[in-house]
Amino acid sequence: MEFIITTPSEFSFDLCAEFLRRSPRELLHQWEDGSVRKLLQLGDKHVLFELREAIGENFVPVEKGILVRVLNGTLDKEEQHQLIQYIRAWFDLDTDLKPFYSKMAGDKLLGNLVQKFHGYRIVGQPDLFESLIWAVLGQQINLAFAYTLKQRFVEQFGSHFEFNGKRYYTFPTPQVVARLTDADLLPLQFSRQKSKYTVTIGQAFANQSIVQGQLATLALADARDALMKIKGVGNWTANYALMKTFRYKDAFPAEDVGVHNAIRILRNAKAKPTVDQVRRLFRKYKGWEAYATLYLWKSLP
DNA sequence: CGCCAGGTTAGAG
DNA sequence: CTCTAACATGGC
Repeated sequence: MEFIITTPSEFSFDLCAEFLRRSPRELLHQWEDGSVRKLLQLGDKHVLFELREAIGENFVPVEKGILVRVLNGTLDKEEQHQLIQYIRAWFDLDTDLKPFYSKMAGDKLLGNLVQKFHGYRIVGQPDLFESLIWAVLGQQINLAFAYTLKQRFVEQFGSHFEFNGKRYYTFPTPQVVARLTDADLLPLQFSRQKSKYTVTIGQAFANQSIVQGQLATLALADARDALMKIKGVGNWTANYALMKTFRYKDAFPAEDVGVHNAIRILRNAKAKPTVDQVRRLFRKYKGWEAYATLYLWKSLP
């Protein structure tokens, strides 16, 4: 079965797809000649779907869209609705970027970037648990190595679904992760610190001291404080998750070395700004800190 | 080889 | 409250 999701004019499928392709070690979605594939679990059902840009004859009535194809069977009305909501959330399609773009027009740091990468959106992680674990894996190491760790983690402790001889993975569940030990994770080259944080987060979700649906109703500061009660979740990690999962537009990881380097390079400066300087600079992006962060990341080589 | 990497914590001062 | 060492190893 297939259908089309219409997209705002400030949306670039190519730029978002480029983000999804940035590591060959990613197992949670796959890129195949112009389309992205992903396995989603809707209740007990495995749904394998494929997205591509909707253009040409399959697509007359609207200007832009994403063509969605479900590869393994069909969905009922309710399931289709859930899949649409998932995709809209994944690509942040419900955010109106026009105010952001007019606010950034002429901005010293971001003015050029918002033109160059027009339509680029925060490709999210709708699952808070996955978002937090991924942030922990990325703490204080280079991104390439973080992807290596994630690949091993998902291969070992996630589940997979076979389709036409290929494996499609889902992220490990909190119940599984809560029971892991150093003996499971150190061989994957997790540091003791990452191992401990990972399991602690698994436990927080498994014992329901963190419930995504409850946090979703909170104001940014309250949600951040709740997340930071978990050992291993500092300000950077909490804000990263709030930005990628709940899409607070004013969340931003001020400690992020990528943001610091982007600012340094754009200013042609020798030294990176301090965290305080970044916070001060970001005052003028108030309300759009998450998107300012995204475009700064995008500016990095 | 040396420096840096999408940080966080515990402990010292 | 602020400052710092330790974490640990890949990537370049």
